[in-house]
Amino acid sequence: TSHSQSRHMGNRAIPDPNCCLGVFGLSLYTTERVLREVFSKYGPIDNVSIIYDQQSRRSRGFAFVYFENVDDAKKAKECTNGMELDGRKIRVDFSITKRPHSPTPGIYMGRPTYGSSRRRYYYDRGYDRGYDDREDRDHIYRRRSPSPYYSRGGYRSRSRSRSYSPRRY
DNA sequence: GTTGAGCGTT
Repeated sequence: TSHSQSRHMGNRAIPDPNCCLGVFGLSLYTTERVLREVFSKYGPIDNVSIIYDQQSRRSRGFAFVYFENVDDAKKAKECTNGMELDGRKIRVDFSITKRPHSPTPGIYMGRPTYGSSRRRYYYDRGYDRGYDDREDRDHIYRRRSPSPYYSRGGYRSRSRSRSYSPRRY
């Protein structure tokens, strides 16, 4: 098929070989540096990125390694899958997704206010996410701007000047 | 060094 397998099979599909490797089961203490050191033995690396939790700032335990050539990626995958790194057996596979999701576009995701009555069913992110993402359309109708009053007057200095607490002199 | 499958929204 001309389409990627994973497009029709979701995340559990067998990923086709590509330049991007997903590395899973990482120790939380493994750095991108180490990953680059390990993987660059199989060919030139474009980039390495560990995925961090946004709140805790900790590693989520997986990363993506971008090779310049697929063949190197293949070799690397074979050689590094199951290898131990910082005390953890890592799993490495060809990545399903190719890139981080773009931040939610602020504009124009759904409901045209005017113009074409027929809109494309898929939102074009400008890259291949690698699998069917129609469910993401849910976000389309949830893009209401937050109420302007929500953060109005939220500065403490203000409410402090009108403090309820008694003066202490 | 919190006990873990996981495909990412700097």
